[in-house]
Amino acid sequence: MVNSEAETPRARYRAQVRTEIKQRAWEQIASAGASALSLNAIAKQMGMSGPALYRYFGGRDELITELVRDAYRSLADTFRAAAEGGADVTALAHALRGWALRDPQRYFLIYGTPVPGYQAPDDTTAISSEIMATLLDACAALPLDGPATPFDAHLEDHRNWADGHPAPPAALHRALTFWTRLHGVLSLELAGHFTGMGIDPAQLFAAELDDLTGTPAS
Amino acid sequence: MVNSEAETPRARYRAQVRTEIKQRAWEQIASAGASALSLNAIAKQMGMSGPALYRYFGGRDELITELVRDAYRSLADTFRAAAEGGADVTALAHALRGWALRDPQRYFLIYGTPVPGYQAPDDTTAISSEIMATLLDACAALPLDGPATPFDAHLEDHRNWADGHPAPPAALHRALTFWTRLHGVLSLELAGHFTGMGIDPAQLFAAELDDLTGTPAS
DNA sequence: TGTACATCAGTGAACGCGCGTTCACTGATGTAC
DNA sequence: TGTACATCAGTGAACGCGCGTTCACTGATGTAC
Repeated sequence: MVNSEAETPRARYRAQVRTEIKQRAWEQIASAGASALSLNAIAKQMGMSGPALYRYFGGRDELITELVRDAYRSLADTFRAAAEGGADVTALAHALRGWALRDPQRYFLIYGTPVPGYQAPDDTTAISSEIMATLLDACAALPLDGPATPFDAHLEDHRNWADGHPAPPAALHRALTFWTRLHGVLSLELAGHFTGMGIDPAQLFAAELDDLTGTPAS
Repeated sequence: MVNSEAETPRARYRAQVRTEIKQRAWEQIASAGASALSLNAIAKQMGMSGPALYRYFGGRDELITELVRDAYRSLADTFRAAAEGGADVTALAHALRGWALRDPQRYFLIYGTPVPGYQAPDDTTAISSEIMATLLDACAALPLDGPATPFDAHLEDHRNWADGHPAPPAALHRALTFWTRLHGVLSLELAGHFTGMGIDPAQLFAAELDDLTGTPAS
């Protein structure tokens, strides 16, 4: 038995095919939505027969689950990269928007319409809190003014989601509003709800971001 | 020819069956998502054969289109009702949240993941601006402080979406942020992204609303 | 009131399709001595 | 280096399913004289 830990040619090939399958899956999702994802169609596109894919994935559900996982991972990595060299909420905001615009259907796979039956794999919650941790770091570094609100008190009681992060309640609050406000603009933008009006979503996004960071408007 | 304008028993029956079909469609959407909507399944549920539904709808697409239209109409009516007797943003906000929580999948049919190919029927944009008009009325009645932002200037240039509404740019801005911020909380809440954390979405929603109306936090 | 006709709801069979998934099998690639 | 064996990628046929949609038809309901 050679190459027990190193990558054997077979493992190499295997990983390659798995990657291509996922890539085709993303293309298919991008062009027709996640509900239209079909194993047979992917196989045909790759010049293989349908059952061949079962060498690489347990089935359709397993493939989707892995795509969801990859999407979370991708966002977490993007966030982490943006936070390198100083935790800056502005950088995080632009990273988030860029990530979302780069592949709207990937965004929607995580933050879009939930399928009533399906629930995300367990480890995605871990990645979620990794993302939140990055965001909290950036919010803790922000000058936090204003009086404490009733919601801050509620956050003080339910700060377990922050996973031991030492940020004060005001920072938790800021992180949450950062999250919901930017998602508000993004989800409406990506769903095309601004195209009817002549409004530039980028400017609306920027305005919301300015409001969050307390940038003087001028 | 009797009953040319009044409702004949046949028309009455017809409307009744149409209503039941749509009702079943909503139940199906609620339990398995919009992509799982099936004409045959609806027919079976009603004790009819599949082709019978073609007496009432041109096909699956036409049915979905009508559901989308109804969803818009329903929100517009809810909004209008909430605005009766004084245009109050707080009332509108609670109406929006109540409407969304009452049937999440109906919410997502409008504001959720867009299907790449599909585009909403034309008249929905008219209903959309009806909704926006109601919101603008309420925002115009709000005391608007704060300096003008660069985004306000952009809005001054692109105020055609407001459809001739005389509200000042600051009110347009307020209406948009009202819209995006509340949708931000709502869409994440309905998609279940707060269930992992112990946070109460209602309180977060209330906090965002307070911030929008300028309610002193105490 | 009765009869001839038109309208329309609903059926059942059929078409063609693509789906996910299983199974037994072939051939190539790698491993062990 | 050569031979025997094990592993594994991929095929092709098949299963059962449900889908949207069409078509010719039956039967009931309404309309006109």
